Amino acid sequence: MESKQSFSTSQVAKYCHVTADTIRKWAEAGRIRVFKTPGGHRRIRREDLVRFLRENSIPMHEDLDNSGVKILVVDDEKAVLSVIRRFLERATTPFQIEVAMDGFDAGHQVATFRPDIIFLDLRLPGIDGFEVCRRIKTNADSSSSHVIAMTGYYEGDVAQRVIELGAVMLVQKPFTPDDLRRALAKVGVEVN
Amino acid sequence: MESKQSFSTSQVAKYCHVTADTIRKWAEAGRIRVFKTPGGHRRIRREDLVRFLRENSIPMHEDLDNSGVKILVVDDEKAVLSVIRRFLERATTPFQIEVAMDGFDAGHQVATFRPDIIFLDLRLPGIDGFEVCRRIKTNADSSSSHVIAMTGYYEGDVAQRVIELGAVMLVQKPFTPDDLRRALAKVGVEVN
DNA sequence: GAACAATTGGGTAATTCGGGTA
DNA sequence: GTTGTCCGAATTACCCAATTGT
Repeated sequence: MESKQSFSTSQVAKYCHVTADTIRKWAEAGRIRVFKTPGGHRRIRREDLVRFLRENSIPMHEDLDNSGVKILVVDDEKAVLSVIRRFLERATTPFQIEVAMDGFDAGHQVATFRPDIIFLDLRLPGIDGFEVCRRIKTNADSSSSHVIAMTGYYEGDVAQRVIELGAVMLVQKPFTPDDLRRALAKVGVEVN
Repeated sequence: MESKQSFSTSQVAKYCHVTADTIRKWAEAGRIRVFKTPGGHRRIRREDLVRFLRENSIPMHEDLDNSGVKILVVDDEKAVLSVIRRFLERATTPFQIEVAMDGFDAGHQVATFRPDIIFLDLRLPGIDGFEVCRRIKTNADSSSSHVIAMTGYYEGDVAQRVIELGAVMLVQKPFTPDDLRRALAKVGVEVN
């Protein structure tokens, strides 16, 4: 059973804590994406509303996204996954976690799972991590995902390069729970 | 998997993000083209619905988009792409073609482009073509795609293995237009 | 023919629009 | 500069018993 997939201005207004007229103005100003019925009434797709709320740090109502923070780990080491998973299980924030062990899987998961946060190993066989990062941040459908790059060994300007491509930061493996805490704090996820 | 040719008011209502009553009013006002069953129930032809959505800039659901056979080529050789493209341009069937040059791209395209036919090179750097084939045919969202495997050199049981994993057939590179014709004929696309 | 969901028509209520202003 | 409010007009949603589709 699918729930509603589009909303009128007044429904969106409730989620945004403003009046319907203000949603109208936002639409006119191009701040939120809408389309119109032939009669001129505006409709906002669920997906566009969710992105709008996220981009503007407006608290998400459960009706729209009750699934918690979605996290994708792109790495072929199971150890990395279990460290991250164990760490998250102590968090108060609900979350969903998925893994991709190769490039095909990573591309597939980014498109279908639409993670909020992506832990991306830069040195996976057959994957150019920098290029993958660039594509995630370039593609409009995934650009709002936060990329946390991971690398196994130190190399001069890796951190700088990957941040220029849109990653939030680079964490060095092996990482401690505190490294994870700091990384997640940067994207707004607090773990106690 | 033939899809519907015409829709009732409430089905159209979903695509338009309004209620069935509104579709009724639109039909009465002549805004959308309909015909009636002998008993008076309205029916909207797929073609008329698609045009209506287009004219009113209402987002198109992919169930409706019938703009030809969708073909994805997974290969890093541009030559392969251009051979296939040139061949298809002689076909009467309309088509759309996309390319993926690595695993990430392939996974992403399979999920978002949802191709009808996938030409899959089995020996791409960093991709296990057999495994990719298996996943495409295993995943419910992509299992209806027809996979045509490609390989650059002959090896004993490659054809048999990949067909067991769900591929329609294996074509040997370099291939002739006739090889392509035979492969496409196997998945119901006729090229004159 | 019987069951059951969907659709119809016609009427009314609620929402949304645009533009202008506080 | 942003948001809330007001207006008449247009659009869309809701309701009913009767008919049609499957």
